[in-house]
Amino acid sequence: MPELPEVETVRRILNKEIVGRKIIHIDCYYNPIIHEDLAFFKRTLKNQVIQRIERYGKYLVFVLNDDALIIHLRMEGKFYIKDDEPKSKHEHIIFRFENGQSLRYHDVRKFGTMHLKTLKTYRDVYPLNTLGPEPKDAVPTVIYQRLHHKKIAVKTALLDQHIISGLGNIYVDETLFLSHIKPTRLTHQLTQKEVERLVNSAKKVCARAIELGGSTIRSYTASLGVHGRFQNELNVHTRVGQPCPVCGTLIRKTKVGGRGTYVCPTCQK
DNA sequence: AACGAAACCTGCGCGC
DNA sequence: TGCGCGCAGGTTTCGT
Repeated sequence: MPELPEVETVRRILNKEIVGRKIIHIDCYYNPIIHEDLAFFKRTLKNQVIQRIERYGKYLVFVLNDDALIIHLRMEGKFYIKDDEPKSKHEHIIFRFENGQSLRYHDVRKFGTMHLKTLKTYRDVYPLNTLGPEPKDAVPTVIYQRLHHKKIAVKTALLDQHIISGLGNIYVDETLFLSHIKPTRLTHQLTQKEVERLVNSAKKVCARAIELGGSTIRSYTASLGVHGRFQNELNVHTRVGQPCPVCGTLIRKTKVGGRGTYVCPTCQK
């Protein structure tokens, strides 16, 4: 479920629901999600209070008393807040709070990751120090420079979190559509104007998607914060065979950089 | 430097 | 009903 708008939606809900909670116990049923040694992880987090939740690109950060827990949901990571109930099949990590509630990390494919860093350094070390600016902070001339020195499909570049962070397969397709640029165009031959269109479109798409609580296209299971409505406003993504909302040409599905890619062959040049 | 494929996992829908 | 394949909102790694 997670691109920037979905992660931001989760962040806002967690910020309301679990700030001020003290972690008194952690259960882990699948170790590889946690980057650190499990005993160290549990010992470090125990008795810390959640101060606030931040987000950088697609990463969530639980800011605690002394440390920061940096979480990536990858494809299917979700959070649930529950009372004292037995663990369900795909819950892999349970943070238990003083008030009897617990935060459950649920992930069918087990791709998610958690890194523990100190408060002093977490922004300056892996993984957060590798991220490019997110769309709202991106400066078109800077992005232009980065793209100009590369020769890859523009879709691949927009998916690269080191260049610009937060966009995934849905929002890249929508950004390219709004920019009238086809996904296979090579980065080194994009003009300044086109890159400006890309950055502005990405900002617009993300802002609107956040307003609507993100998109829910595949996993329609009720989860924390994810009953988004932006899927109703998608122009191309998932719309194969349907008419382009601008020109009526049928939307095509192709493959770019190994990813399913939706495009209007008339609007995007 | 750039590309594709594979890796990490599970579940679903499809054709046979 | 069962099996095999391809697909899925992500990222890293490895070979060419």
